Amino acid sequence: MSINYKKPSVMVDIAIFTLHEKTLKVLLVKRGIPPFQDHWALPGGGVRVDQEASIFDKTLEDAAKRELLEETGAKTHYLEQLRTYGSDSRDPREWTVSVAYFALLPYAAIQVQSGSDAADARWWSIKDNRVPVQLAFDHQQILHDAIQRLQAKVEYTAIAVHLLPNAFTLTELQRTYEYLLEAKLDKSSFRRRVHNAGIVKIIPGQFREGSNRPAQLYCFAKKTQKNVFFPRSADRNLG
Amino acid sequence: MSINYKKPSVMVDIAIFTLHEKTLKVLLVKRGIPPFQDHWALPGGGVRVDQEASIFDKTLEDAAKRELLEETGAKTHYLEQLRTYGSDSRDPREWTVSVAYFALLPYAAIQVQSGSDAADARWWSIKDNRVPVQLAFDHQQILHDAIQRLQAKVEYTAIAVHLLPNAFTLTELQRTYEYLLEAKLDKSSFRRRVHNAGIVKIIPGQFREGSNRPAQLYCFAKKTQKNVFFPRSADRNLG
DNA sequence: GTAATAGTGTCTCTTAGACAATATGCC
DNA sequence: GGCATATTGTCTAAGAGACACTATTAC
Repeated sequence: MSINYKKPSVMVDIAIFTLHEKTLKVLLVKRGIPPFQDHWALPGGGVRVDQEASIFDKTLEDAAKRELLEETGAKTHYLEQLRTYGSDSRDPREWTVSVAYFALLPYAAIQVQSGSDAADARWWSIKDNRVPVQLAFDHQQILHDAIQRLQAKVEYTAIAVHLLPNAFTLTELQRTYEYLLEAKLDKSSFRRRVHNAGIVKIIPGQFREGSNRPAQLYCFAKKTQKNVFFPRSADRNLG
Repeated sequence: MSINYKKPSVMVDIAIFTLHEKTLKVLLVKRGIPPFQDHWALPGGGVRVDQEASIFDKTLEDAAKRELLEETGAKTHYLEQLRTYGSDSRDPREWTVSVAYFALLPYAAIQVQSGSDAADARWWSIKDNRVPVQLAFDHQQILHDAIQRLQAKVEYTAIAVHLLPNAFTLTELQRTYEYLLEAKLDKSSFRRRVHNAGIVKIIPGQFREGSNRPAQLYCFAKKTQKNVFFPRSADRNLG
């Protein structure tokens, strides 16, 4: 090991997801410089390890949070390391390592920042586990892995609440799970499990009003026992 | 992003596990050079990205496989990326990134290789999710995370078979699960679930003999549907 | 026969799915 | 009242836990 060998470049890339208009969306930026100029890519950049420089990341997670803030103007809601990609061929220039993260944000929290080194930035809808453009580098692969991870975690954790606004109804939460799992869930069972898992709290006296019976508003109950949602994996009623 | 910024060093470290004498063990090497000289550490080393050099890794996983082979003399049985650790403080010399992997091997497959850059190498028993020495760098943390991942995966996958020899009895498999989960499992339920999950295959006509009824030998049935073991998470009978 | 471990059958209990029934707002 | 959605209750079915039972070897 060490210090004097030739080094790879190290990037941090983030798949930032939100839910808007009943659709899962991911934030992509258009690259302003080669390679892959004018291709869309996950937001990201090099880890800044020079203590003397104006931008300095103490940890990988700091680098990810910095990118997230730069792109969305939002403080971190949910951020998780996905996995690390590294090879001699993923960047035509040289051996690179990309530490990929994925983030979940409520749509309302975000103000997409154009500018910086990205020529453009916008939300792309996800359909069939992908985005309808060719992405730079191996970012289609990273995005695919991120979606897989999200869906896997939706199965057994309360992770989906991070896509919703602070206050939501149980029906809205159920619709979110149904959408992400691509399955219809039974109303009664869903509510039973949500309550048993203790992942949400009633906001006393707050209701969503409409032309019908008002719905109780709930908020995320932070730190339940391990955030486990389903004591059994959900026997889903596919199709 | 790029190419001309100061770069961190990139290492690959591996937590190599096996099961021997009914104990989970991890392979550690004693460091022959500073920093942390004479401390025990996870096997690992720098990723070799110089195409001209005698050792060249095309991917991160190649680097992990190379380390695994160097330390154990065994070809890869089970290898999975754990997570990536990176900060300015985990190595006193500089900003480093360590891509951590974890590997499972049957004890018999391994021939521990002393020498190379490690002064010494040996198995350490794991007790209370740790090893009874101070480790170099943040390796105690990495080891802890690896054990957590292993235990989490034992809950719902067939991963534990990779710790056993090619042929094993269902009782041996059950004892392994009981040991890793720190729980007593019911024989009947366990066998039912193993059979339903289709994770093992009978080896026709092969039995483990003893001073009692011989036990059918089984082998791992590669590639079951997603390798999921427990349709429900095991309601364990703790204590 | 006994001892010891392998392997099976059956009953119960939990919990998710199905779906009916009730509640509460607006018009 | 009628409509729409929220919320609850009840029955059923799948699967795990408990535990007793049978099977097969060595002695």
